[in-house]
Amino acid sequence: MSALASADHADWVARAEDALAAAGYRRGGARRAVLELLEDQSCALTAVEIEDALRAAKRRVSRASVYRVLDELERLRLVQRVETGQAMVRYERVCSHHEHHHHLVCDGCGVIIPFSDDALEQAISSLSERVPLTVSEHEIVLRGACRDCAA
Amino acid sequence: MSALASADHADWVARAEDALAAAGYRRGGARRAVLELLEDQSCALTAVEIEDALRAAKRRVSRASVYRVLDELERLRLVQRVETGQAMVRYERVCSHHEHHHHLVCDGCGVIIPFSDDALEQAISSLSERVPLTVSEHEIVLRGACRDCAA
DNA sequence: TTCGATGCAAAGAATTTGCACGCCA
DNA sequence: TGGCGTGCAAATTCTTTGCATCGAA
Repeated sequence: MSALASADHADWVARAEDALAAAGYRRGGARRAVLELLEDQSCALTAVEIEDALRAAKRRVSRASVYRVLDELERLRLVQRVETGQAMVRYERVCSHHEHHHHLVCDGCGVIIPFSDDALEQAISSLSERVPLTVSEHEIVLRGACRDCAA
Repeated sequence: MSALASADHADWVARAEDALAAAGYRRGGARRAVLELLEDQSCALTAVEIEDALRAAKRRVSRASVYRVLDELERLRLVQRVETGQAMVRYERVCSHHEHHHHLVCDGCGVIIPFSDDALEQAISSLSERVPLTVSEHEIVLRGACRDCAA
């Protein structure tokens, strides 16, 4: 939306393509399409949603390729899985620190809302030092009823 | 382990059977077996692990029944799903407040370690008030390398 | 005796894999 | 030109459902 955000997005795609190249991957239409789609998303999508969005944009990509691309991107830490407790796994690009966020999930309608909270991040960060695990990532999901569903 | 913990467990089974009765369920061998197994667990199990544990204890229960029972218990909020980002969903009994915990997941060997942290719970609780969702539950997963896998 | 509870087997749904062809480097 | 990337379809894996039977109240 803002110039900053756009720069971030461009950085992400550039970073992704660099990482892919460094890992020995060639370019391909399916991967490019998925990258460019994820670039613009503010929150996590399922594989099927990605396939549908690409089809709607006239860039048909087979579902198998969507899964393969997501798997590659996940290994390279360019994309992360989001477990919302719904049937399907969601994926979103890994963003710069100031965009780091977590998710609210409405049990009623299934809508996913991103949020971020510094106090929470600090608690996690301090906790991570005291735990018998070298923590590389964390995921937080709050579930409940969104305003529409609570009404 | 302690008398207190045992009392908690007994409370949980009693509460579960009461809730089941109140919801109009009859008793059945499969459900009883699953309840008694979950009672003793300190952390989350998958459906397959539950089936295997029961078979090992000479209380064979079909996997379909395991899933059905877990589904009933989840609806009654006696059991909760734990999304560890691994292939299968895990389930554990919902425990009294002072036993509330979250999970560490080792990306290397897949081991699940429970933990709890008051500062974290406070951050979550305060955050829950400021969010556009009536929060009913939350789930936190820290991923990384356990001591054995980091070594 | 009446229904819910359960096991078995088949169905479903999401994801992964095998293979042949087309395109990038 | 040699492989990697991709699509298609079959295969896997976890989970759910249909149906007949068993057992609790």
